[in-house]
Amino acid sequence: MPKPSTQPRPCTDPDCRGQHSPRERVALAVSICEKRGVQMTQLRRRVLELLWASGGPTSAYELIEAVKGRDSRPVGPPTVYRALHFLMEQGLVSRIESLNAYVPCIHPERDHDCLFFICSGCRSSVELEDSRIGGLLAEDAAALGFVASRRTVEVEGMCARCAEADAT
Amino acid sequence: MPKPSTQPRPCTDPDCRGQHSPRERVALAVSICEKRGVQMTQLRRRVLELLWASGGPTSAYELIEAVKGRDSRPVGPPTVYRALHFLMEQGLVSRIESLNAYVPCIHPERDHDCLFFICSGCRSSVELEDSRIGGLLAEDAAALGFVASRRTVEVEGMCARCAEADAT
DNA sequence: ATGAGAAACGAAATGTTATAACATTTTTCG
DNA sequence: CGAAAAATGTTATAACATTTCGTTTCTCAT
Repeated sequence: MPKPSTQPRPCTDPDCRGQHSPRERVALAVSICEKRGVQMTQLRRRVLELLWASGGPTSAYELIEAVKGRDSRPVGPPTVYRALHFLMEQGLVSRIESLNAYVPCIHPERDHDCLFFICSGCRSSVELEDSRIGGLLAEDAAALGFVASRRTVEVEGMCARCAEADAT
Repeated sequence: MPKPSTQPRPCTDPDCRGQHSPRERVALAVSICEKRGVQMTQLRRRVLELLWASGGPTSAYELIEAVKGRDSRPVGPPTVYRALHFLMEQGLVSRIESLNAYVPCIHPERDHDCLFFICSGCRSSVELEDSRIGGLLAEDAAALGFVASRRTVEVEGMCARCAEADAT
């Protein structure tokens, strides 16, 4: 499974305050955890750093290997899965269901209606916010009397770059 | 993992022509395949019947067991996965990504913008159509130059029934 | 009808993703 | 400090899915 080297995308949020480098992203996550009184431990931070460094959706087992390699530290699957669960709880990481893979969240400081556009060509993903979709889903849920807790919205296809390359 | 015994839901499509029993659903699927010149084999039909009979999202391995039990026929995972891939290609079955499970499609005859409401309480799912969401996703995709091929929209939470039971 | 090619299926092994269960270490806080 | 809670380590296994290759069945032009 080749991994493309896509850097974090330009922020699509007009109110974005410019924390764009991986280092800044992680620093922001740390400060969020402090504010919330939860522990951003070494391991959790390592996993988040690796996700930001990875540049694309990353599988849990790739993360396991990466943590091992970097720290020559013993890590089993549960160790990394626990870190991922924590990071997801805190809204710092999202799971892409259709890839069984994980990505760092662009805007952990806000509650997000995230949707992902996933390219089959280069395995990259783009995170977008579109509150209108959340609104419609809430409306449909209400019509069913359904109490929603988590939304998964993923679109698979070809990114502009790959679609063009494909057409050539 | 206990499986609730939910029967197929009332159809939400105003133009629905009333094929509502599992037998009719399968018959419709067969006629669709004939029309398209693709083969609805015994095995594929068996799998589809089992999905309709199941009443809820069903894992591939549950289907494997079910095919074995019913026909006392040897089936390995690839056999059932192939049937599922075929049925998905034909739009007769959908995969629910967040459950790693499969459900039969309510409206295989139409192109669908399906969304699923998945109850954490009783593991049931409800399929809905909402073309507005497809529209918004198409709009967002266009803005990115993204060529979409498949959409996954899943909402997890509690169905009306389970939410009420929970509140009690 | 029949034989070549395509499509589907059977079977074994293996790959990938995720959790259970329990022991140990680290952190927190009175 | 010392007890309780939180986090992590370790082993094993569960759950989900695919690869590979050989065989059977179906389709369709001749």
